[in-house]
Amino acid sequence: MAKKGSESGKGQRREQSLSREQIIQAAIALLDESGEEGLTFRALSERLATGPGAIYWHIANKNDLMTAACDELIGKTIREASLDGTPQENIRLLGLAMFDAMDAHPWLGSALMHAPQQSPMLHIVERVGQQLKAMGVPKTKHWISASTLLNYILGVGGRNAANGVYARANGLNRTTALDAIATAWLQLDAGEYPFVRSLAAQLRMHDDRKDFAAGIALILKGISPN
Amino acid sequence: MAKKGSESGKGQRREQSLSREQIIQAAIALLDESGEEGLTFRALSERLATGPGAIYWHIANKNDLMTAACDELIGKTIREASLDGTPQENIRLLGLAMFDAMDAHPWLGSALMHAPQQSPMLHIVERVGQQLKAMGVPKTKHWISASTLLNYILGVGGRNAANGVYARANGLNRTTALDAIATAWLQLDAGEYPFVRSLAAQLRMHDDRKDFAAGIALILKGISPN
DNA sequence: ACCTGAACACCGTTCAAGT
DNA sequence: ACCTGAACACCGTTCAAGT
Repeated sequence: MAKKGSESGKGQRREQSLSREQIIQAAIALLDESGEEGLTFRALSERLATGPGAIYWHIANKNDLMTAACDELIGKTIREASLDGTPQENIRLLGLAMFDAMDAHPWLGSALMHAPQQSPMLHIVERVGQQLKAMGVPKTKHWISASTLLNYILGVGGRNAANGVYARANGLNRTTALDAIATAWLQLDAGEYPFVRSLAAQLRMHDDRKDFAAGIALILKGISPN
Repeated sequence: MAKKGSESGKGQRREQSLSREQIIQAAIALLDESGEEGLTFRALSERLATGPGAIYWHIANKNDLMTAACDELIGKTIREASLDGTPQENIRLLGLAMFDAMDAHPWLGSALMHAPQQSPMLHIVERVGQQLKAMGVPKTKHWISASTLLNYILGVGGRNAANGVYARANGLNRTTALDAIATAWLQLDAGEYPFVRSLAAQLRMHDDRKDFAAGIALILKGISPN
């Protein structure tokens, strides 16, 4: 809520001129605090103690800003992911690292979904692909194996992001949100929705991270030739 | 571009008062023609020869409108999907029906992604789940099997939607868009991106629909116990 | 070279006023 | 009961003008 005085919320280091990196970091912080809708050129420029127009000197547009923010986080995630295990383990760990990043930054899954063929995705494909090769997946199956894994990872990320937005908008924490959904499921017509109703108990107890890992394992099992 | 005269673009049947169903159909038509960004309360009300406020008498807000539009299409897709084959075939056909719906309405994948726990999704889960049961998947694996399939389907839909938005925004058709991406991939550093580069040729030739079906098959293989 | 901030062309949504 | 359309509180982006 700082106006434009001599100090504002965060870094307060404007002894130098604005930099692209500085803007990206502020954008990530803002996204983490207030979600996708919270990132505004006005809010961002206020935090940087400048005007909205200034940002456009360093960043082409909002899309560019989102891609840069994704790139920053995905790059870090991939760089830090371990490569010490078997290819299967490495893929599992890379997936979990992606999951953790999307969990810590709930806007990330949705943003990756909307920035299809851009550099963040290429990093992930490359990493996954090299492990598939090491697994001995034949060349003819590289494409389908990589894209199935990718689409699954992005699907989970996107859905987690949507759930997060929903919970935030309704001021719910995870437990109360899941309770509300489970209750709604149990009120469905028993003849029409037997399967969904039978899942309500699991919904309450499930662990997103474990389920994600189990899904990856299941796909890897489908990929391996035996 | 009709102003507010005695006729406008489409239906021209306003002998009766506005109905919720009418609004939803107009919204779907508008979304099909001009994408997510094309659906505006102003554009929609113009097409319905009324004012933006009128829509709010029948629809709670834009989110409600999007969910209703999804519900309409998903309901139809599921109702029409065949159930004559083996469970595996039925899941494959349901998946393909979903793919075709998301392909014909490129905004659908993205909208489903953003409306997580709402009725359109429940329809899909229920249908998939009943087939999993029929496949003999043990109860303990219902949750993970259903959610893996769901996340994959949504992931593909969301990514196709994003690709469509990208192509539309740049005025590209599918072939030229793929060519541009393949060219970009081939210009990547050979040491850093060997896998992505090796995929460039496949990118040009690939068939989204076949790949989708192959991904479903791969996951089903991972699900089945043997 | 870089920043300022008013201005433009939009949004979704509300609400008094009409019929 | 249902519609009208101006008004409100926002957006992303541009651009003359400043330093």
